[in-house]
Amino acid sequence: MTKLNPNGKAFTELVLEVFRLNGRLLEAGDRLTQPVGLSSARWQILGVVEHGPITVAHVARIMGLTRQSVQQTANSLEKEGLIEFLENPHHRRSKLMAMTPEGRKALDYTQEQHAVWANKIGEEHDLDCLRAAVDVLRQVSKSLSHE
Amino acid sequence: MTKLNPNGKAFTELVLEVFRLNGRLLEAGDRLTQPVGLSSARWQILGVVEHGPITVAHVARIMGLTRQSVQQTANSLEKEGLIEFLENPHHRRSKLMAMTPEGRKALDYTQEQHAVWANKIGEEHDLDCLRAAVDVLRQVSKSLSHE
DNA sequence: TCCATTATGACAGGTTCTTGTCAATATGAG
DNA sequence: CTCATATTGACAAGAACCTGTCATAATGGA
Repeated sequence: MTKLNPNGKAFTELVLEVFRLNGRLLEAGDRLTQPVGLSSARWQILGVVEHGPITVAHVARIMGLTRQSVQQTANSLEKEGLIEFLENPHHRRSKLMAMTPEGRKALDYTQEQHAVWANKIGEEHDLDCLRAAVDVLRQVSKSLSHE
Repeated sequence: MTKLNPNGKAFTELVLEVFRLNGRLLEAGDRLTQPVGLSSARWQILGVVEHGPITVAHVARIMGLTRQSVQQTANSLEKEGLIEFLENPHHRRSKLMAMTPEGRKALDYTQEQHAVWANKIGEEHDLDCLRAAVDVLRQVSKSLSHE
């Protein structure tokens, strides 16, 4: 029977905290976005599309999700007029997602709400500690990506 | 238009990293548990039940999930014989989840796999950094719980 | 050019978690 | 004891992810 060593134990605690925090963050995100008919998932995609027309598959790669998952959300965003699919000169089937004025408006609202919220929560914590934690999470993420 | 200050920006980056890491961890957990018919979600519940008979609602509170979500998973675990519902002397409707020998066997396997994996990943990172990150995540979680 | 490989969207089906509702069961104040 | 309130399990519906499969479209080597 293998036992957890100190590092293994600390990593395990990190895992549990990530799960718990993830839940709380999704909840907060949904609350932030709900007034304009968004949600955490839809907001994240809109936040990528904001930087310029991009394909579904590309967004999936950036966000670490599956193509199909992003496709579903994208289709739903299009149906509600928050994004539109533009012809892609480089690929006939793979259309480019682009923001519509309505999408822009919804995202503007959400980003404003987010900034207020993030500043408030951020100020409750030490800047260096926050940054150090981000670094650790990035390193761990990297560890997991090529295991 | 409110702008993100340094703390707000650092917190936002933390949020994005938590989302990304959460995905990777679920993936790893599913891989670990799949050989014995478990999954990340089922494993987590079994891991709580391991410490003694406990009600569905209590587990939900511990894990930060909804009652209904835990209930569904618990019902499915019972159907497959990994847990059983014992009569609760303190509450007629709220039965106590308890591990069966089969549940014990599945959990033993998974915990062994987990220990090997967690030790391996843990050793790729500095112990103090891991612990500091856990602390930050706990603090942030706490910030969010009473906002 | 031809063809194997890869990338993509569409579709089907499944898991996990969510919200909302309901009836049954504690619990506690008066 | 009584009754409002809180807790609980069951059930339904939906969101957001997943895997697998398929046909179509792009790509790159022979």
